[in-house]
Order: sequence, then structure tokens, then C-alpha cells
Amino acid sequence: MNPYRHFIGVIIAALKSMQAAGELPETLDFSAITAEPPRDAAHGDIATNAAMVLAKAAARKPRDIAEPLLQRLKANADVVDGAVAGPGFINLKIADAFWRERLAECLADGLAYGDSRMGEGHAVNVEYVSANPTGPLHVAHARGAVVGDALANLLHKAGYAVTKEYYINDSGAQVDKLGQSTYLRYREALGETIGAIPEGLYPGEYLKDVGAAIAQRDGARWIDKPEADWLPEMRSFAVATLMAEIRADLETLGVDIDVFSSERALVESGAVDSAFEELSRQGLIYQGRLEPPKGQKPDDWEDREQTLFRATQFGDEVDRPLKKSDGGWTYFANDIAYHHDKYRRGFLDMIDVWGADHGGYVKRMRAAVSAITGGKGELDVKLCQLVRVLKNGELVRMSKRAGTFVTLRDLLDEVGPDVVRFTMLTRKNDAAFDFDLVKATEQSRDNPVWYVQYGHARTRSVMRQAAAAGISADGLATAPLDRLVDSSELALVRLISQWPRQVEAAAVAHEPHRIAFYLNDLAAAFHAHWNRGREEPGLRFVIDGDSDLTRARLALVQAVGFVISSGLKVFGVTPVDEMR
RNA sequence: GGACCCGUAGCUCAGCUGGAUAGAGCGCUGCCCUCCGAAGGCAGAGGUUGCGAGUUCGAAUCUCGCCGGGUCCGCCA
Repeated sequence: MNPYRHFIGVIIAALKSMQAAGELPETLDFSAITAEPPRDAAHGDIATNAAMVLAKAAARKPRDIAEPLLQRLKANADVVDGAVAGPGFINLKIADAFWRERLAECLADGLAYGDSRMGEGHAVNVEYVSANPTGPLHVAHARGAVVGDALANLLHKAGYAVTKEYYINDSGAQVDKLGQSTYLRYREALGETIGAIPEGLYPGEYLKDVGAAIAQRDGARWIDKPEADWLPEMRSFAVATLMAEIRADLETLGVDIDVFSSERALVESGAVDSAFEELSRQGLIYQGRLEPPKGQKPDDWEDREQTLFRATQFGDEVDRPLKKSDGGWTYFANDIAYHHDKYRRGFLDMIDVWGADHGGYVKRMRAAVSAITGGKGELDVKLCQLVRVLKNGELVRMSKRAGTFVTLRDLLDEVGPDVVRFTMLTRKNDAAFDFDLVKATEQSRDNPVWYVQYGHARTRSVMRQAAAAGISADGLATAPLDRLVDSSELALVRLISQWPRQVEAAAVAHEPHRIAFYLNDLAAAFHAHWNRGREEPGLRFVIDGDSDLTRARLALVQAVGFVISSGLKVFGVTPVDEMR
């Protein structure tokens, strides 16, 4: 249960009874009412803005609504005290028993604690990574992969029917260049001297293996053939090989994609034509001319009549071309068809996770989704800003294979998937991020990966010690939780009760990083409580001669472990049982 | 020239979609501990939320204009 959502219901019920008694107008909008933990715990457990939000519509002063509302709320069995404060807040103190019930809920649910039905089973498509199959994945892809994957897991936990999707850009000029680059490496593998890789082709050494593999398989059969003969073969072989590597990297990272969509297959199915027809039918296509970009003018600018989509009707700055001068579709046209395809597969909610270099593309894509779905579909784009990899503050460039950039594989070899995943989620996606390999693996308070894992390991360590002392961890959900009376124990119970709310809030906002900060807070509270046990032996978990108290405290410890595991599961990180 | 992202303590960052006295870690200062329930504990100082207007009961949060950093800008994907 999300306690805050629960109390919003209680507050609205009280307001309705005030309406019934003629104390408030009949029609009021309750949607802006919030119930949240006050910033200062001294204010109580729940603060609501109800009186302030309704004041204007009710034509009353906030406090004149707050006072009678508070009286009605005090009648609720869970509310033990309350006060009107500041400009009209109502602060409520909630019975300890109510929070202990949340703890019991956590113990009963285990890793499922925090699962929400908020999403009501609605289908959401989360598309991420979608790296071109022209080389190995690098750090920027890693961030997108982790953010997208955690967001998908989060939405799943919040009750949505989530599909994780990867769009393979296996069509167009870039893939032709890949095929040409592969052909050079193929000839090289057969003993030719190819010299420097021409400008515009892919120079990366990873293509040597691909060329050699084709030479191994086909021998010299492509050597004297025209490009039209060998290009399709080179292209598809290279794409297949590189996609296999990408999938292997994703697997190591723990990313499990549900659907791989091929751009080439989409184009060949005629999906672009049908999307185009749909937009034409709506009168959103026309022939026209565009202004050249100001300031930085392209030297080969050619003013010409183009086939344009009326993106400006949907909030974009300019209308966008759908056809290239050679008559082929632009990438944008293909992408419209792709999102149209998602819509036809039943997705009204679409989330795309992109790199910062695609920032200029967001408005037109949102415009296109709005148009192609008749306003029914909604696209949210999460832009991941740049990641720089550092080692003790020094910029790292370490890939031998790829030359200039840090590959995901390098990163995984260096620190492992769990550290990559958690660390990538300690920053909101739209802020640039420095990934320091040393700090990410160091055992210190300011490394949240270590600190949270240590918190979990400590919960396991307590359970092991209890077991060694002959105390069973079975049936802790029915332990006498009313024996938990210490203030820092109750503070932990309240923090645990926050988990369902954290899940819902992070899911609504599409912000998985919030989970990292919550887990860090929970771990900090647990470590602090543990430390109190060093000064005051009476606060330790295992108390000789009082098995009820011990079981109640073990229940609390186990619940902390459940919530941390549950959060790490959203992140795709494995909780550890002991630190090494 | 334009679009998008960022700007919060000395440093690295939160801030729950407009709420109360803006928080945490590191660093700094001062006490305490040397306990294996280890990889420290407690407390304190530290802020004109880049600058300036506006919106309203109320702004770090929304709007506009500047400043600084980043990403990008038809016929690439």
C-alpha cells in the first residue's frame, strides 16, 4: 500500500462529508491535493495542502477550511494528532501501529513489496540502446541501456505492461558504408594491401575480424565482382556479426530486450508508404521550400522543392523533409513509420531513450507521433547527456579495438555489470555525468554502490548470526512488531513504508535515478541504527532472553533487506550477501 | 542565427512535477572510539539556488530576458 495515496483518499472522504454538510461548495476539483511526508519530521507524518489548494474555488481562507477539515480527520482511527500550520498546511501524526502494519505488509510481500497497480496493465513501449550495428557499444550506449532497462523494470513494478524494444538501423547510407568498409577488410584478409581506410568509411579494427570471417567462408568469390553483387552480402554479414556482439554485450550487462525491430524489414514491408499515406490523408504533407539554416550555412546548400511534413502544426519550429533529393525516404520518414508501427501494435505510451546528440530531433518526433496516432499516442523522450569515463580524475581512452572511445565491453571488464548499472543511475539522465572507475569501486561512504550493497550485506549478516544463535528467521511476518518502540527503529519502519510511494513517484516521472537516492537514504538510516547498537547494547538486534523482541527486530532487519533487494532488482543489480 | 540540456554549500550531487527554516556525502573544525556488530561515531561552521524581472497566498521548481558550460542544426543515421 502507498500510505500517502491512502491518506489522500481519507482526506477527500472528509472533504466530501464537509460538502454534504454544506460546509463547502458542491463542486470542487480535488486533483491537486497532495499528501506527503513533511520536510521536517517534527511536523508529523503526513502533510496535506488540501485547504490551500481549495481556498480559491471555495472562496474561503485556507485556515477556515483547514480547521474543520482537521477535526474530521482526527476522527480517523489512524490519526492520533494533527495541527494546522503555516499558511494552511494540515500536519497529521499517524499511529505507530499503522506504520507497523506497513512493515508486516513488506514482510509478507518480500521482493514484491512496492508492486503497484497504478499502471492498470496499460501497454508501454520502452525503446532504448538502438545503436547502429556499425560497431561495438560504447559508454554512451551503456548509459542509455541502463536507464532504459531500469525505467522499463520500474514501470513493470508500477503495474504497466512493458515491452523492451531495440530498433536496428540496418538500412540506409551508414550501413552501405559499413558494407564497403567490410569489403576492404575482406580483401585485406585475402592478402591485399588496402592502405588507409578512406574518409567516411569505418576505420575501426573490429571490422578486420568480420572481413576475415567472410574470407574464411567465401574465399575469393567476391574479389572481381561489381559492388552491386557483393554489397548486400557484406552488409548483411557485417550487421549480423556486429548485432551478435551487441547482443552479447547487452547480455553481460544484464539487459534483456523483448523485441528487436529491423528498419530494413519495416521499409521492405511498405510501412513507410502507408505511414506517408496516412499523413497525406490528414493533409499534413505538401511540397515546399525550406530556409537554409542561418549562421552556419552548409556550403553545398541547394534550394529545392521538397516533400514536407507539417511538423509546425504540432509545435516544431519548421516543417521537416520526408524525401531525399535522390527520391528515397529520409531517416525521419522511416522513424515515423516505425512509431506508427508501434502504435498499430497497441502502444499508446511510447518512451524512447536517446543520446544527447539527438536532442534536436525530439520535437519533430513528438510531433510526428501526435500526428500519426491522431493525438491518441504520446511519446516521451529521455535524453541521456554525455558520459565521460575517468580514472582518478584523468580522462580515459582505453579501447584498443575501437581506437577513440571507451567500449561497453571495456567498462564491464573493468568494474563489472552491477557497478556499471548502479553508477549510471546515480545521476538524472539529463545531466552530464563523469564515471570515475576508481570512485565507482572504492569502499567508502560516498560511493552509493558500495554503501547500499553493504547495507544489504549487513542485513544478511545479522540473519546469519541470529541463525547461528539458534533463532529462526521463519514466520517473521507474524513477529510481535509492537515491540518495536525505539525512535530510530520506528524511523526505519516509516522509511520502509515509503517504498511503494517511491516506486509510483519515480514511475510517473519516468525517473529511475530517484530509486538510487532512496536506497542510499535507507541504507544510511540502517547503518546509523546499527551504529547506535554499538553504544547501546540494548538496541542490538539479538537480545538474549527476549525472543519476542529479537524476532521483532529481525523482522525489521529482514524488511530492510527486502526493500534494498527489491530496489536493486529494478536496477538489475544483484544484491550481495557479504562484502569481500 | 536558432533549438534542446545543464547551472543549488569549497567539491560531487539531491530536492518527491508550486509548499513550511533549501538537504546529503566528501572536504573543513571540534570532541569521542580503537570496539571485530570490521571497512568509524557524534556535533558544528558553510547558501543572494548564475543574474534580473514576472505570474500568486507561496518559486530552486512555472514564464520572459540576459550570462556561462554542453549537445546539435535540409538532401547522415
